[in-house]
This record gives sequence, structure tokens and C-alpha cells, in this order.
Amino acid sequence: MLRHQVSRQPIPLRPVAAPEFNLALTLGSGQVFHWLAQGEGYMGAIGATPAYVEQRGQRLLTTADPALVARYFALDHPLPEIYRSFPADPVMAAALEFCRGMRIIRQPAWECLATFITSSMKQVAHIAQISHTLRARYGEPLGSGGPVAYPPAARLAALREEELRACALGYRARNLLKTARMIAAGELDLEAIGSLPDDQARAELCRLAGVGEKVANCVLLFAYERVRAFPIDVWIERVLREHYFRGKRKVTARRLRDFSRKYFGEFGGYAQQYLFHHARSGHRRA
DNA sequence: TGCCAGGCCAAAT
DNA sequence: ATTTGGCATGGC
Repeated sequence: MLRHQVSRQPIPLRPVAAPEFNLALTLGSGQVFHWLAQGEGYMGAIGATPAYVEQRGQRLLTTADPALVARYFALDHPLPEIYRSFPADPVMAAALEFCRGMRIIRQPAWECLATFITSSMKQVAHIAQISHTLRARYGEPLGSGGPVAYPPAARLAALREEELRACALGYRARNLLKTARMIAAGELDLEAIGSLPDDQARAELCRLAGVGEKVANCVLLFAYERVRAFPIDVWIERVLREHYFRGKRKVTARRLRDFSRKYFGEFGGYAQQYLFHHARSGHRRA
């Protein structure tokens, strides 16, 4: 438990009501990558605010502003209503049983976008590694010895591609650099995207280097509260083909997309995240 | 060791 | 309009 900073000042833990919430599940589900287990909870950053958070039953204890924490973890999302919207089939039911209490959180747009640009053809553990390297080398420390903010677009825009490659980004370095420079130059306004309808917002995001339909949907879902957005990665595609299109041939990407949007409905992003985490957990060695 | 990973993009059908 | 090959790196 976090009791001291370097200054030895005790940091009071403030309570946040959090019914229908599972913190560990939410942070471990591959939607956010920088939180580190510490003591009884997790240390991380909510934008530029350092935060320690632990769960005690139906509430959280945190060093940060409770309202900020409640908003970040989307404690206002109506989980019972969301669950009622899920399709009634055995695959969805199993995922729900496994993931009950997981929430789709509200991440700052830039760090979510940048992180998912680096996620292409990478395992979750390595996405986290890249995030930590970028933060450690180019981000602003938030207090002493604690979490570090994600480097702003302007900071990354000033780097050379080799410096990003040195963070084990591989071919993704070029994409991240080009996108950082577009954002820093104001060629695309991430805040303005928030007021666009889903399809237009997605199209805008796809103008950026390293952003296709899948990454755009992740950003829409995890940063722009578009809980209908349904990212289809290799895991979800496997789930769809094996359980919803079993034995059928010529199942195109288009067909998968159209089916998912109709079948999983207005909270499709939640359904997707539950299916994703359940499938991925099952395939990892127990 | 070889295969896979929260893909994207340009080139070739 | 759809399919294919290339791209870097690390875990298992």
C-alpha cells in the first residue's frame, strides 16, 4: 500500500464508490498498458495526474481526485443495461461470466492513439513494454519515483526515427513519428474528433499514419466513449469465425464487420472486449 | 526453432 | 473490389 512519497508525507487514500466494477480485470484486459501492480493495488497515471488505486470490495481507494478516478474508470456506465443488451448465446454468456465487472475506460485521446499505433502485430506484454520505454525516456515524471506521463505529440514529433526505433518500435516508429508530427502541426484536431459522428470520426483517424480500421476502432472505443465501436483483431476474428461462422466459407472481412455491428448492437464495444479477454485468457497457459 | 502477436499499406490481381 | 507480401521485435 502506498503510504509515503519520497518526502515521507503520508498520502491519504480517498474512497470512491465502485459497484459492479473489477479493477484488476479492467486493467489487465489489454485496453490500457501502463498501470503497474504495487502493494495491494496499482500505480499509474490518469493523463498528467499520478494515481495509486486499489480495490476494497465495492469501492476504490485512491490518492487522486475521486471524481477524476470515477470518470477515468467509467464508473457511470450502466453495466446491468449493457449486459441486457448482449446477445443471448453461449459464447457471449461465457465471456460475460468470465469478465463481469470489466469496464471500458476513458483514456486521454493522444496516449491511446499513440499506444495503439505501436500495438500493430505486437503482443499485449510488449505493447506495455514499449509504452513504458517511451514514457521513461520522453515523458514527464509525475512526482518523484512514481509514474510518468505519456510524452505529448509535440515531444515525439521532435525526435528522429532512429530514436524511436531504439525503443524497440520496429517499423512502427515511422508511423508514430508521422502521426505525432501531424498532430503537433495541427493537421488533425483530436479534440474536434470528439464531436463527430462515429463514421466521420473513424474516417478522420484513418488519415493518420499507422491507423487503419482496427486501430481507429480501438481509439474510438477506449478514448472517445464510442461503446458501439467493434475492433476486429486476430483474436476476435478467430472467435467470430469459429463460433459465429463455423464451417462457412468465403467469410470476408466486410462480412465479419457487418455481422458484428448488427449482432452485438449498441454496446458492441463492450461485447467485443469481453470476448477478446475471455478468448485470450483461455489460450494462455493456465 | 519456428510461429504468432489487439495491422497497415502499397502493389498486384 | 479484394488479396498478397513486407515490415521489426520479443514471447513462448
